[in-house]
Amino acid sequence: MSKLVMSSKEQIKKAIKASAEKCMKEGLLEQGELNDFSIEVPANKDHGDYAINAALVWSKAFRKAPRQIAEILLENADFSNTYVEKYEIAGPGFINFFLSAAYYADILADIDEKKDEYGKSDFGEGKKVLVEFVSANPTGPMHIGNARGGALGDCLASVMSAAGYYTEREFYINDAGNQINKFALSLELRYLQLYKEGIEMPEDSYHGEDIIAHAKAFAEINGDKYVECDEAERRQALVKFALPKNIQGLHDDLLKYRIEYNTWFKESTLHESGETTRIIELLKKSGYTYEQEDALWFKATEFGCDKDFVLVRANGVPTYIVPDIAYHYNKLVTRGFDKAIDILGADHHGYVPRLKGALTALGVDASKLDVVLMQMVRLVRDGEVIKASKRSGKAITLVTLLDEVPIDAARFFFNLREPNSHFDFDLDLAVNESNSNPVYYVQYAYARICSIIRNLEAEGVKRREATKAELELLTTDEERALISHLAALTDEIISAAKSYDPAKITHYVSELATKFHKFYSVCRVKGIEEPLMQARLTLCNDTAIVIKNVLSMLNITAPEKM
RNA sequence: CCGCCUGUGGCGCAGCUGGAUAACGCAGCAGAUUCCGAUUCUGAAGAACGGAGGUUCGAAUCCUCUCAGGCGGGCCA
Repeated sequence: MSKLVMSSKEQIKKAIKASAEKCMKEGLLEQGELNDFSIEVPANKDHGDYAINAALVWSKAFRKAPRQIAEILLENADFSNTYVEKYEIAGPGFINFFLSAAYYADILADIDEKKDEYGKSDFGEGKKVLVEFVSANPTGPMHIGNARGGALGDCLASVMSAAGYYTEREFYINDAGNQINKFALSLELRYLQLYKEGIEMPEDSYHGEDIIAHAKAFAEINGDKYVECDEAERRQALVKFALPKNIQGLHDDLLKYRIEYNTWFKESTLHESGETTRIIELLKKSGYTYEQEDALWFKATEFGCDKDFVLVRANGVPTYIVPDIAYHYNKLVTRGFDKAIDILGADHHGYVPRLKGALTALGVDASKLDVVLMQMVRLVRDGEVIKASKRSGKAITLVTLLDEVPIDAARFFFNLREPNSHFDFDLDLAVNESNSNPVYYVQYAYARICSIIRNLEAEGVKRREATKAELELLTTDEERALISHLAALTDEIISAAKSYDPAKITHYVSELATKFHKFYSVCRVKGIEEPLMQARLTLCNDTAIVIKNVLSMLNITAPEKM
């Protein structure tokens, strides 16, 4: 929390608590246990800058009507040395506080001083957080769900670090297991098709164009050299050829989307290092496994799951969840992250309790793993849903989306809704350059401010540091509302971090743009007396700082001209 | 059958650690803006928050049941 906002709230809380203590001591109020009360920014401006519900919360303890309690509390409270200028009892017993002009002036001075650091806090105390997101199968191009996961994960990671966590981004590459076998088979068949007749692609193979392209490229280099050889050798050669290309492709496409990872973690390294095998041993040792019909099962029901599940198949091959357990063990134990956040599609929700169960069995604190489930995205064009299907190979890929939609819009749009809600991505709206498009609305506000400052400079007016007295001239409703909103940034970031929801940030900045426009339509900056002009210039500039801070957190551009 | 998620004005949604007239955008209606960028602003209209109970001084927010939609429950991942 911004020190200033925090201290202004704390001041009031303290004063009220002190008053309650005093009243009890002097017998003005009965002795009672005092629960914590809340101090909030009321939705309605008429209710002041802050409102507290202490009298409501304490009415039981004091056995008195809330409004009476409020009255007594206020009579005995000392608000000297606070920003409180005025207060009143309202409604059922709220106490509303109105802060002095000095508070508003100090907010602006604070932003001016911190600049691009404004909004950051040490709420997270530097704890180590690993955000894993996208982690698309390297067997083909990324689809639209990955686009949402990408924007969400990347922005969430930024939010976490702004809230004071040490944050890393990670992509988990499933470069082993069944998906890869299927990939190998598909490549093989496509390759053989180039030389033989009558080779069919089975239902469960990859039918995408990209597989055909890989096979052709491979054939151009190697010719029919691998047609007659051993199957395993052929498949291995094909995978060795195509997989790195795919991984590079993922890397490049995500970079285009402005996503950079600290780590690309390969599943295969878990197998090579023996971590997967070790996990099976550790699970066996934990006593939560048993054998049945030649398979090794995990007693998931002991951990609240409704069914046990298989760890190692009867054929001796571990199921997908084993490397996943090993992977998360690696994150939390081997690498010692305090928190692992996974961004997953909602279709994985059944899998989360199993993974957590296994981690618990291994003695890992499973609450360190938080999974953000996001609902599926549907693409909408001309009011019609475009169905995406990976199998048919006709899915809308991340790349096609980004060819059509500006990156800024895509990143903003995917963070417009909380992760856990179904989302229709409106292609027409995203490319629309008008105020119905929220990204443009925000960027426009920023460009407008830059333009004001430019214009004034062209006229020889230099923005300088406004004095406190000048800043206290900002007293209109629109100015106050704008400043209050600027003051709320730090809290908003913390709240977004707590709930893993960057959508709070896009909402915040949209509202900021609205508040700025309202201010702008009422208050002139240019052509007024110099002290007020300097104050308003500071307000404009601080608004620009905040918009820019937020947009850069979302990794969206803040253009000075549009 | 069981589990998770969602259900707020015509549409899209915020609010959901319980609190004061349920916020905002779009569409639609009526206006403003000779002036710092008209991709702007103002006003009116429009919802008792899927439904039914319950807890509470107070519930869109918590509990129970119920309806509707999405997604899961494979020795697939």
